[in-house]
Amino acid sequence: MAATIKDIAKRLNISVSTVSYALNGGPRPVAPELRERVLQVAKELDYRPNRLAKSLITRRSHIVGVVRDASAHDLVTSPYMQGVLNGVLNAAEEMGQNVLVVTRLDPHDLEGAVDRLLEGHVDGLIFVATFTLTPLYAELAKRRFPYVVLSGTDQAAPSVCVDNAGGVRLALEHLYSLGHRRIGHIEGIPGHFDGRERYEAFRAFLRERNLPIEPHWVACGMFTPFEGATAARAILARPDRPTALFCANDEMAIAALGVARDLGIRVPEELSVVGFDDAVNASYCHPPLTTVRQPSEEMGAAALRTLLERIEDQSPAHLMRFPATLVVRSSTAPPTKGALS
Amino acid sequence: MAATIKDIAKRLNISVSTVSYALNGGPRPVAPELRERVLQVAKELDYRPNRLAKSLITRRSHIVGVVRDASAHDLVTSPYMQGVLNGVLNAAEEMGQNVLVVTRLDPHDLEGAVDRLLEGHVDGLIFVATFTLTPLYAELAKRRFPYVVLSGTDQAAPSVCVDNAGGVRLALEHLYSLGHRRIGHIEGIPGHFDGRERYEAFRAFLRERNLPIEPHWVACGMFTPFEGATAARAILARPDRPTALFCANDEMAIAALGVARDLGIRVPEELSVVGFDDAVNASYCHPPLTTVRQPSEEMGAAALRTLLERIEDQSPAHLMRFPATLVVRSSTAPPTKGALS
DNA sequence: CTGAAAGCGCTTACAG
DNA sequence: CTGAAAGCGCTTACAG
Repeated sequence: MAATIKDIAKRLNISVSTVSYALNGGPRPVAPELRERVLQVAKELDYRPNRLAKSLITRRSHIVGVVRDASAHDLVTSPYMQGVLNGVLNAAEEMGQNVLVVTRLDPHDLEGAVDRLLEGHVDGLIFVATFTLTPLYAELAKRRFPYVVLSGTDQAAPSVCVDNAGGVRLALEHLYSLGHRRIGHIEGIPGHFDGRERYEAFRAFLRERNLPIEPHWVACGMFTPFEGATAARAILARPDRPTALFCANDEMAIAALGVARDLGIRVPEELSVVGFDDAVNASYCHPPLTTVRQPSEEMGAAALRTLLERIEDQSPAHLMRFPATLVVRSSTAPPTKGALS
Repeated sequence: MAATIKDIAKRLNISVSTVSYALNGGPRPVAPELRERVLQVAKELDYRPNRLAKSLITRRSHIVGVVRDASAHDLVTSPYMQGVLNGVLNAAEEMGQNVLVVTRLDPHDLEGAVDRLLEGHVDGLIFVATFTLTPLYAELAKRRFPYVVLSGTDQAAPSVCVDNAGGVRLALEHLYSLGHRRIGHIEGIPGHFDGRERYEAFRAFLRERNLPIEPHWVACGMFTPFEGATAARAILARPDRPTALFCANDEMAIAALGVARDLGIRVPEELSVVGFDDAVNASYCHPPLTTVRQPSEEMGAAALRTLLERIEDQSPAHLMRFPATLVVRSSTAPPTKGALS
């Protein structure tokens, strides 16, 4: 059907090796005039290299996999995942790589998971915001299969994540310096690296400043708007509610804004809210959200580039921490006493 | 390095063909006892089939490509794309297919685009919400390469889209029956199928009801929150603004809600707003958005299944229109006179 | 039920 | 500078 190098060779009465070298422009020299003719015939025949055959020999498919585990029903619900994916995709295009998406990986079915991951022709994998998949990583490491962990860490592989502790500190310092002493927290997914680190940083800060850690000022919102709203209601419906709320991502923070409005709590006058991510929505919600920015696109791009290095030359495991920055908008202000309308 | 069927054959002193048939459980019968031993040795050697080699022979990679053109700087900014992608991924997993993502396709570089699309080992392609890529489609059709068009139509290929005309009619009937006669529109991307169809359906409805089509009540928001907000400001800042606004997607509608708030225009008392998509945000914004629901996940899944049929047996080109439904929430109400505070 | 062999479309030593 | 040949890891007619 489709033309192969054999067809070109036959047509020109030359060997396939010469065709191959001519087409690839090396590494063996080919008489320029001959090369021209090869290219000419290739075009005539609408020749298109079969990369499968090439990959079989070179052992490189130039496809990398992006992996999401089953904890996320959707691949890209969150703005954070959007940023990461865009970063990966951009970098991949730049580096001439293709991106294969593997989603809904079942972390409990180790063998099945390994099979699925290794069957996609991929040269390497990027795990994004998954539960800690240590046994799975171990299996891959045993086979010396290249992978990198994004928003997580692994002993055996390069890992990239944001400076959660620093980011949380920025957010809480901001609230503290505004005068807040009653600070609540809506937690992400406890089993996820970011959720855990942010939660722990929150507790560490309160302890450090000798602020009260009220159990009923902390609730788990699982990084989703729906559960975030439930968590916010649980915290804000109480008479002794906090004056400020730090949320582990923007989606939950925006949901909290909605809950506050429903409860007639004015933001920022009666309640300050801080998010995490700096999603697009954060500047479009009402009031515009003060949040901790994490460079998700850069992180995605870094993960891809690191993976490529890892594939090329087995570059060593290391951790890349990206700095977080505070973006102050209008959802935070000094607490006002007795404003509980 | 990794074990191959040769290694297994050698170890058992049998032929590779027998190993192959044993591993695949057919189509040639293999003595059950022998088969067991093959499987046993395969496990011992941590054998893993090289699907590249298999694909080379069977001419099926079981990878399908999802294509987005360069008009979208991000792959998955919109809730609509999230839905579609999730639908594709779900169906792909169900059908044992892998999904490769091709983004930022340059529609002006026809040859480059074709090269990129055909080089990813993919069995077929799904084009999602792209500009009309007729010449590109023609090239693929010429090569009998399977593809389907999502949110668009093509003569030569299966296409899936939503019933835009019906959906818009639902939205506008709703506004009309509430008493609105001054209706504006924030347009999507004019070069996109959905943007165009919704715009045309809007005009058709107004003509049909003999309503005024005021040029300054229509503005283009390009399906984005940012440009949507600009468009909303242009329309709403005028003294003779409309009493209702139909927006071609939810993101622009939510942006319009923000603009209305900034301008001190109360929704729905002084302005009714309707969106399109029924994104997650539509129920979390304020007020919750009345919108036209399109079943984006089902559409994505349908596109994948149709593509697979097309790959299998060259099933004929046809158009699948999915129904749209109206979801009434709180952003619409009868117009009230003289409420221009 | 099993083996020996051809072949998928390439790349790349080995010879000249 | 070029050709003839081996081989990547499989599948699948062709023989028995």
